Amino acid sequence: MSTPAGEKLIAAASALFYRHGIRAVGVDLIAETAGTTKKTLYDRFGSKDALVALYLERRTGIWREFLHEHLRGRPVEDLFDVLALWLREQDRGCAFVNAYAEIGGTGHPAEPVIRAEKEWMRAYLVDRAREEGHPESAGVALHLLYEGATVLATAGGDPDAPARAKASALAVLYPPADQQGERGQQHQHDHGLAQR
Amino acid sequence: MSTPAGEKLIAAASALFYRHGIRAVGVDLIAETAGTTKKTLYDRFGSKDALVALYLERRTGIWREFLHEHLRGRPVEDLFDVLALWLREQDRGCAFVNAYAEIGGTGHPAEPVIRAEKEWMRAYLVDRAREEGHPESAGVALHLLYEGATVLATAGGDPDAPARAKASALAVLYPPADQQGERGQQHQHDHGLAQR
DNA sequence: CTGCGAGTATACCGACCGGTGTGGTTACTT
DNA sequence: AAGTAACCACACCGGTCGGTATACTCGCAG
Repeated sequence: MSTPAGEKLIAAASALFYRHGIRAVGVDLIAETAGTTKKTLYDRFGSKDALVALYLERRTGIWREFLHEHLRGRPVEDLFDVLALWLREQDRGCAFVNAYAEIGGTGHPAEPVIRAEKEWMRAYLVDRAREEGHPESAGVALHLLYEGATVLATAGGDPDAPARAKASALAVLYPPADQQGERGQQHQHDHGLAQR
Repeated sequence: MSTPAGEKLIAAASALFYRHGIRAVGVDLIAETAGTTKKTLYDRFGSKDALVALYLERRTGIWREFLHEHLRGRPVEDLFDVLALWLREQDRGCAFVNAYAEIGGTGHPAEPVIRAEKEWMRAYLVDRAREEGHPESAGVALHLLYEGATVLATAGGDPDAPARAKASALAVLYPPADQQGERGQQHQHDHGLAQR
């Protein structure tokens, strides 16, 4: 937690950065939106770049909390239902992908935050998948489908992308054992065919 | 084709937009890099926004040509090898995703170009998959994995993402009947086996 | 010969960029 | 009583933003 004015600045900056992009939002606008002054912004954070890094750090926390809360007690493939729910409000897609589009390869202090978020998500999905008896490759596939669904739902303009991704995920997690659609359905952790 | 000076401007703008982003590149820099003047830029294109749209339109053509050339006569799952090859030079990822991050939701003239590219790719993969005996759902899965691999290879910093995506794609396209060796298994796709 | 399209060079515009400096007002410690 | 952290109001800085204006040269087609 920061000071009250600091928190207002982070909140304003987060909303503006996410909606309009980083370079499109000036520090004057951030300060004005937050109801404070540019001076306070620089006293608290030192630079716009530092504020950008903080914006992304805060956002990882919010997403992880959302994910944990909504995926608790549900099979890992429901990730895509959670994603659809998230994207209903977060209609500008992945803040990290968007930020990388603007600052990638520049040595910006927020770059490691972006990379860490992707790595965390990969590890999380691999773990979750393994807990439910799926091989590591399944977790990796989930991660790829998750990123793909996010991109196609936003830049691609396809709101059904998460649903399509879930269908693909089910095909990977529960391979259709030749005929008998009976086998490939959801829930049930204990899948005998999960080896290694 | 445009006039000579116009082409030089498009070339300069394309390189700069892709590497540094759209908002990060000013028209002065574009004109200077192209060895022409700002006046010529506005005489030819009318606005920076129009130049941005043209940049993306040109890029769709270059990618499709690259894709057709390298995927000709190969199974559709080799898409990911082509992607890996493409990303070796295009290390800033998908220009359309990056552009959408900056201009998405603003009514920018380049927005339909972005959406069209994603739609074209989806249709292309569904068609290619179908030609090789795979269901439509397989083409959709390929599209999702393709986008996911691009994101994870760039923002995620994982250069092996396309290879991982190919492994996932193989699991979708050729459901493991006996399932074995999940790690370093490739090649041998003598896919004479066409299933519904 | 003339008109015109394409191009160059340069100056200019108001607005905004990230960032700093000065000065003053609260409110809580020590 | 003095210090200090937090904050506001406002002015200022050099530089860049997208875009425009003026004036000129060149090659070519009528």
